[in-house]
Amino acid sequence: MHYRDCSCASLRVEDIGRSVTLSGWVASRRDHGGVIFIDLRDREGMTQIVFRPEHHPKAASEAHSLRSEDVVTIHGEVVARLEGTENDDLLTGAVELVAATLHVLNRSEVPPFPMEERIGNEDLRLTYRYLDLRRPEMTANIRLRHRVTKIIRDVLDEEGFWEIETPILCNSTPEGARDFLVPARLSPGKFYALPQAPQQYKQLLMVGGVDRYFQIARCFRDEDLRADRQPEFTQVDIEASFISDKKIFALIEKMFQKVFREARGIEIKTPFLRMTHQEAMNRFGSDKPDMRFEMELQDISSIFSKTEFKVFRGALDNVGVIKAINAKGFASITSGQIETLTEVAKSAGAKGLAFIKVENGEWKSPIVKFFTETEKAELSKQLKMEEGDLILFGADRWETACAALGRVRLKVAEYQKIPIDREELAFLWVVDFPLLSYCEEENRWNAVHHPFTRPKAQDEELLLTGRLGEVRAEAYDIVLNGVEIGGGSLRIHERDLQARIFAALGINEVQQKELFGHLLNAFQYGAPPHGGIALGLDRLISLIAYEESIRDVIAFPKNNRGMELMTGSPSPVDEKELRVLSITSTSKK
RNA sequence: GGAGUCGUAGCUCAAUUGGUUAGAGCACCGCCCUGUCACGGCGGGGGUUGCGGGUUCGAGUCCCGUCGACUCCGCCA
Repeated sequence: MHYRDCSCASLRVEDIGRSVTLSGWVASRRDHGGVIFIDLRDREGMTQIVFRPEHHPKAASEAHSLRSEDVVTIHGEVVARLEGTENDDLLTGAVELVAATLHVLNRSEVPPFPMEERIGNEDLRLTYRYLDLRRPEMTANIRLRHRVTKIIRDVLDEEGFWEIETPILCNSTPEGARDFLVPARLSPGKFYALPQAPQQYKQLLMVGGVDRYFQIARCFRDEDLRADRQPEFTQVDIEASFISDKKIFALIEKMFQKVFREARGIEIKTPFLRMTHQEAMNRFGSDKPDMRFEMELQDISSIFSKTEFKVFRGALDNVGVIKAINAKGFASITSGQIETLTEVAKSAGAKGLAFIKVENGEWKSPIVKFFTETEKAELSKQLKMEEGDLILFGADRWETACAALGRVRLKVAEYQKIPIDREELAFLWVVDFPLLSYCEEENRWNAVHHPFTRPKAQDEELLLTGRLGEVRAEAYDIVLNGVEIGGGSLRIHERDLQARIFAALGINEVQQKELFGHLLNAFQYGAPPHGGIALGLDRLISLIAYEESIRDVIAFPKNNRGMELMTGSPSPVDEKELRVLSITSTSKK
């Protein structure tokens, strides 16, 4: 059987007169009783097929029975469309194929949802993912993903990086996210873990003299899901020896330049903006600020240095700050929205959310009665307050005030529907992250990035003197439009320094040897300085594809509860299987 | 673990203050139709209003519970 000579998007005016065979799916049928039109679709596009009873009666009579999503092979002659019936919406719209023979390869049941439109019922889409993938929108996403991955591979290859696979079955570590575990049949009672990231392996590759490594790596984290989080996801994992952060930035910028040029035809400007973590928090209240709009956090502590207003006074006396944002033109906010914003602020640790609406030349607010005339004047000046503005306040410890207003800022932008150019790409490097953060609940220090991150040389003394919270790391994130799309760091390559960091994290010597002995040993045999970065490929593709959810750029994603609805995984297994693995289930079903 | 939104025909959605037999478009089935491209015309079938309970003369609508999906918080070195 000869299936086809070309795709359903190929035929042009130049092909007129050719005898051609096409295969594909019936996208729509327009049966006029006599002449019948079929739109034949494959992943590349559509071609209009014409059945003419007066020329090919057998094919035409068979065509009456065609239905949506039947798979057919059609042989015929390429002809110019009748004058005035060309279709500019189709690449092939100048021509059509006059069917001489029709082979129905496989009939389709009536599809559970139409292929043409954007469909809301995601459950249904995921259950019939093989049909969902036929929708041109999804086809485009999957193709885009291939293109982007290919470009990334090419760029890294040109730059001397080797693609190397690391184990999927590896060790569980207590740090970080919850691991997916795999029982080890050959070692009863022991377990592999699926990698949260190839972190240690890639560092050991550097010790192994590989110099430049990358991997399109599947990573696994057993945590709750989100629109931009799947239990298994893909990272572009990159590591290099004898490299500086600046060189890594330049590499990634070059890569993105090429990705956006070739995948979307956009020239992006490099180098990307760089901002310290401290500045990002201070100005935007986020470690991944969306730079496509302003609404910056202003520090207004000095204006209120002598205030008697309890909330502000309390914050200042507690070594805190008073910060504010001006939501321009949003005095029209509803009381329901104010309430939601207050909840948002509280969820970030704030005690409440004070506000001023500037309406009809008046300041409407429960708190202005506590302000002096001077304070009002200075506030108005610093925040450039005008008729119609909404001012929102945060008074707390610096971290809390910033974080709370940062979240409020995003929610306000959402409410205001601040017009954002779809093409705008606000790239940003956030640098100098803190090395450690204190976890009140666990009463210990945690690594902000991971335990292998290098402290800044100039801050090593703080490490020795125990001012752990002030130590900055050689760590960086790359942010696009307020979404963290990657992060990395320069690593520790000295045994002693690594052991000190482990100790600071509360990992004693015995545990160090047990959990990370291989790494500490490796560092004793001439480990080169090295560093790297990992990019979240799913998030990156979803941004390029203008998709809200990474599920739309993954062929077979899992739903909110980690289930893959098409195959129904995860599923129960036989008691027998468990016994072989030396495990029992404690679940009551 | 918590909060919110949603759940009506295969799909997308409607149904006034609680009020007749729960509607429309698309899809599907039948008939007609020789230049459409979301073809058109005529006719038809299709509903446990997620599920369970309650209030009421009467519930898609109100109340309680429950299940599910999605979004967010926690969590995600």
